[in-house]
Amino acid sequence: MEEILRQQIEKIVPLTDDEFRLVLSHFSVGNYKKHQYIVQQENPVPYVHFVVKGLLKSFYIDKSGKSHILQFAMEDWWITDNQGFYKEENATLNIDCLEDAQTYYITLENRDQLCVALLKMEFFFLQKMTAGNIALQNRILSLMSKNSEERYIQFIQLYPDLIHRIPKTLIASYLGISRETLSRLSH
Amino acid sequence: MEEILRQQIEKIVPLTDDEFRLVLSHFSVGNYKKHQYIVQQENPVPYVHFVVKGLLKSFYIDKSGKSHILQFAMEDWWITDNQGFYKEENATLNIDCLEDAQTYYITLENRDQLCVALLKMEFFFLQKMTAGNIALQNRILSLMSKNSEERYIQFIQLYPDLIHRIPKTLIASYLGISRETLSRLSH
DNA sequence: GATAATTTGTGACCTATATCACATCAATGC
DNA sequence: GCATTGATGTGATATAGGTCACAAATTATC
Repeated sequence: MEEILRQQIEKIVPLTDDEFRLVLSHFSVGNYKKHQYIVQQENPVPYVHFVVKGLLKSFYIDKSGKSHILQFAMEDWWITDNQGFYKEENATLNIDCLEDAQTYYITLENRDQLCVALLKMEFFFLQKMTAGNIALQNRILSLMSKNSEERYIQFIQLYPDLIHRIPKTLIASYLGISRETLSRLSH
Repeated sequence: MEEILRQQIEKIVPLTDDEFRLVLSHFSVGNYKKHQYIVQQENPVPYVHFVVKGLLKSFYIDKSGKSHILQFAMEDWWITDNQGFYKEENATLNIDCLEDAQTYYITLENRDQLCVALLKMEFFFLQKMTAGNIALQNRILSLMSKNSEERYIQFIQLYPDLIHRIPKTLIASYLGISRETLSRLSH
């Protein structure tokens, strides 16, 4: 499982065995069961998680009680409530497991220490954050310029693996459309 | 004008005079006129711009020819086409000036060199990118969970300064609604 | 300061998508 | 293996917001 994390980092910065041991020593391993919450609205957000097994989602519950999915995260993805984690505030999002999951997680303090101890890790996190920004901007443009069907088609193209692991109801919630509308599209 | 850039950086990392001179030496100054484009769809994106004067917007033109505003940038804001700039691809966005503008701009190469020469600048860029991520995620949740009126009210709260500098037509385009709908709301 | 261009408001009408309500079917837990 | 819970499809209806069209008001530009 460590290998998944190592490969993820080495896609951006090469590491010696010693360096990777140093990296790893800043993380902990967590095992979670389907339906388990790892972040809850109104509670602190102590960790960023790197998923090595399973599938999670982060979602926001609006004041009318409707749930909106911000992100899915499967193997090789990072997930947290960014606002809660980086600003050290209570969560506005929830994160729970759609499948049994295993993650490598790290605190903000450990992440900062790791960056000091191994400078290239700061570069790694910057690259990851940049890629995240680009993806988020594209999602905004997609929400503004595409209709339901176009967004659904785009989702299938971007995340073909997810289609078979996630109920349509949740894909609808990610795309910002009702499950009925998605049902009427998908054929 | 340099002072605006210095203060922006020093909100996150303190700088000596020498360090700031080093920072500054990696930037160039650009002056642009109202209606001038600084990034154009299908063209390279050589710079990130830090705005010291004036007002710009970045926008996407969809296949039906409709324009969608991704970002405004006034004094003390950064703007570029992230995808084009960081991936060194041609732009998918346009950026033009809503008012005469002045920016400090930097190439990707110079940014990377600057980070090597002055490590704290990498930390600065990481913090900025993180803050950007949080803002983008909130915008996505806003698009998914709020109606037109709520989004408009939120915009006024977030950017009270912009309301008086930007025509409603453009605010509508930023909020993802038609100008007619915004007109009917705003009173 | 006159002319052109842009912005704004508003009516009439249209449409994509939401909502509500059931029925069926599949998965999951004990 | 049965009972509960969740997923999916589909009809009927409602509605927020889009589109088109025009006029008035405001702002740029030479």
